[in-house]
Amino acid sequence: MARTRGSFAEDTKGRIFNVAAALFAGRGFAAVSMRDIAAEAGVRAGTLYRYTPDKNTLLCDLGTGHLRALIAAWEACDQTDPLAAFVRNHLSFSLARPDTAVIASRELHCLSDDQARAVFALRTDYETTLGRILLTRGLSPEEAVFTTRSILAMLSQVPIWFRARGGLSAQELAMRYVDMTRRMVPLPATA
Amino acid sequence: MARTRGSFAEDTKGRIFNVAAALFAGRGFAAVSMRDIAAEAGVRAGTLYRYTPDKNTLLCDLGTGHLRALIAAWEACDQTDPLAAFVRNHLSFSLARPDTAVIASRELHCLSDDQARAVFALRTDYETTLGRILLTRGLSPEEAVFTTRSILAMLSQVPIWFRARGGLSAQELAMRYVDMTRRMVPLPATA
DNA sequence: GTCTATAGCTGGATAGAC
DNA sequence: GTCTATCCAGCTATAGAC
Repeated sequence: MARTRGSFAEDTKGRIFNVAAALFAGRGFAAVSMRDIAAEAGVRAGTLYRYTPDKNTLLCDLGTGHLRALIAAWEACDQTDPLAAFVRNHLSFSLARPDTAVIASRELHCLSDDQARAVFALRTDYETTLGRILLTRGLSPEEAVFTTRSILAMLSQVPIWFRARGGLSAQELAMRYVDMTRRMVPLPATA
Repeated sequence: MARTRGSFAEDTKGRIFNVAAALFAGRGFAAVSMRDIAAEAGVRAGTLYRYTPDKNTLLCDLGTGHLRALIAAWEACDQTDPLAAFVRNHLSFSLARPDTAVIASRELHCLSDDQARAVFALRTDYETTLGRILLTRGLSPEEAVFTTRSILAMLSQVPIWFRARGGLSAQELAMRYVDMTRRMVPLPATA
């Protein structure tokens, strides 16, 4: 309980980034103003620029941060059954951080050039991970391409609509998606 | 070749709507200004307001127009094999109009309230159509919900990345998606 | 039917007080 | 570390000439 007064910079930064993620995910990057973010975070607009050089960098950091952490989570996984592990990791990670998940899948086209390249490289990395898993299950390179995109498309949509009230739990949902994904990839190589 | 001079209103309107669709799909609704649309369409900004009351209505009309035409195309289909017909119709329609397809799937969250409701109703209609097909194939209502969303998510992503150069043709791609979708829906009811 | 001109706002970002 | 105050660029939408 030290430091009940003084520097709250870390709290402020966290609050700003969380609030920005929520607003970007909800209304879209371009429709959210720095003043909106500031108001929701309980500071004034000028203060935001202590924590980010500009609005685009804020979006970029949210996107790359999410993707980096997602890839790190995957690398820390038990990958005995790679396809199932991939689906489970993607869903559990994304449902724990739905705002940045939505941003990483739907808002990054607002970035310009240099920043876009950085994020795009991460996303390609991640796609390639899934692509390789599909190849080891016997898909042709051509099939692997659109199957990878299809699986990621359907997984990325989940945080937009799923709410763990009433219906399936997140774990149950993940099981269903593992089953569905297995059926999409016809022939396991372990014959 | 009558009327090489005089009223070109219809051409202008078509050009404006096409240009707007392309820009909204490419950069996102909020990042495109009326001036951008006007410049690309070869008119001045004020002229746009002869053809739409405001920018939001323009987006709304593009979205509802796409969805209405998509549903009409479905209703005109040979529906002997409903699931395959649905997938083929969705892909061929969307790939013929990739800009409005992207708008209908990704840009409509920029609309506000009344307009959003109108579009949302159309999209729900369309989702329900697919949901019913899945129910007749023996899926439980619960499974039908997330399977519907998964199929539409993966289909809606296609116009974002697919270009008919080099690789698969649109028809070949549609065949693969029909196969993949059939595998996602485990048990045909026609036993 | 298209233009010019502009009103009226809101946006991102900065400077300097405290 | 946060605030106040502000600059100025860019936006939507309108009014009225041609």
